Amino acid sequence: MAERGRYKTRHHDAVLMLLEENKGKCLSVDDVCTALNCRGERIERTTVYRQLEKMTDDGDAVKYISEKGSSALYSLREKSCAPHIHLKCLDCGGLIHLNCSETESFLRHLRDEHSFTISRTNTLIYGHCGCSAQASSGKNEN
Amino acid sequence: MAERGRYKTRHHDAVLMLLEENKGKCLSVDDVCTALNCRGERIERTTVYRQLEKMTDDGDAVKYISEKGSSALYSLREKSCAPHIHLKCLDCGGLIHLNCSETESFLRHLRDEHSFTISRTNTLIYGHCGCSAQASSGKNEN
DNA sequence: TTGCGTGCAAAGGTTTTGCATGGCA
DNA sequence: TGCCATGCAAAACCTTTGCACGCAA
Repeated sequence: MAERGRYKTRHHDAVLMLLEENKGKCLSVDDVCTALNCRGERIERTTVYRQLEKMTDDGDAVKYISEKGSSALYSLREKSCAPHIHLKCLDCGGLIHLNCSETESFLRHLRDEHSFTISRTNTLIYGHCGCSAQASSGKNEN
Repeated sequence: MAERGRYKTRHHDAVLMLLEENKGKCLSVDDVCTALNCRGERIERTTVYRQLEKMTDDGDAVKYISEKGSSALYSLREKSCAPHIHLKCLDCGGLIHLNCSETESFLRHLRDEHSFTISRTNTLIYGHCGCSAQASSGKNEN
């Protein structure tokens, strides 16, 4: 929450608007760059990094811990709806919002029995959804 | 399982042995390099990367998807014990092995109700354990 | 006018790749 | 002998940092 002297600039608005248009999805820095430059914004990569970092600091965006090698993912922080965990498919890249009672009780269990509080804004759980990919997935799952 | 023509070399044994000595812990490429070079192995960083990749392919090691910016983590794949999810503390870095019935039923729920199969070998769930750190953690959890 | 935001260039850290050589089978 | 493993160097990739300038307040 480092909201000291924040100026409201064109680029800030542009990034925020893009996140709002993609509510429920995750965007990488590259996605943001490409999308904004496509619509004629001419925004620097560095600026996107800095804007997203600021927005994460201010609580307007959420940064997901992502697999190494690929880039970090950001999404709008939706204040109104209850916090939830996200599942990410390693095959199709799809993002699933987990918002059910079983999840809540599992989180409660972790907290009460394992003294562990999940960082819901940071955690992506990886696996495979029911998408097409069966061929590519059968490696070492156990 | 790309176990075509694998040669059993000194370096392969050294890396495997180190993982076995650190059963239950996660090691980075750097950890492996340092440890082995300390005991006079003189192993190249590149070789460690390649060995760990091979061992992951062959099912002897597990590579964890880790937070961006820090390095990837590997551990021995323990074949005998039941597969489990891992929790990682963002404060102290500690790793918790989750191996209880509640976890199992949560995973079953994800599979049955959400058609989602967790990659237990890849997923680290981030959060905060009951370690000392309270000051540093209160950012944007929600 | 003050100080944050931005573009540009460069550096930092992790991981991958190419190539010639060494070593296992 | 054939093929994989290794060392060394270099590149690729994502991200961060420094600095001068522009622009919001």
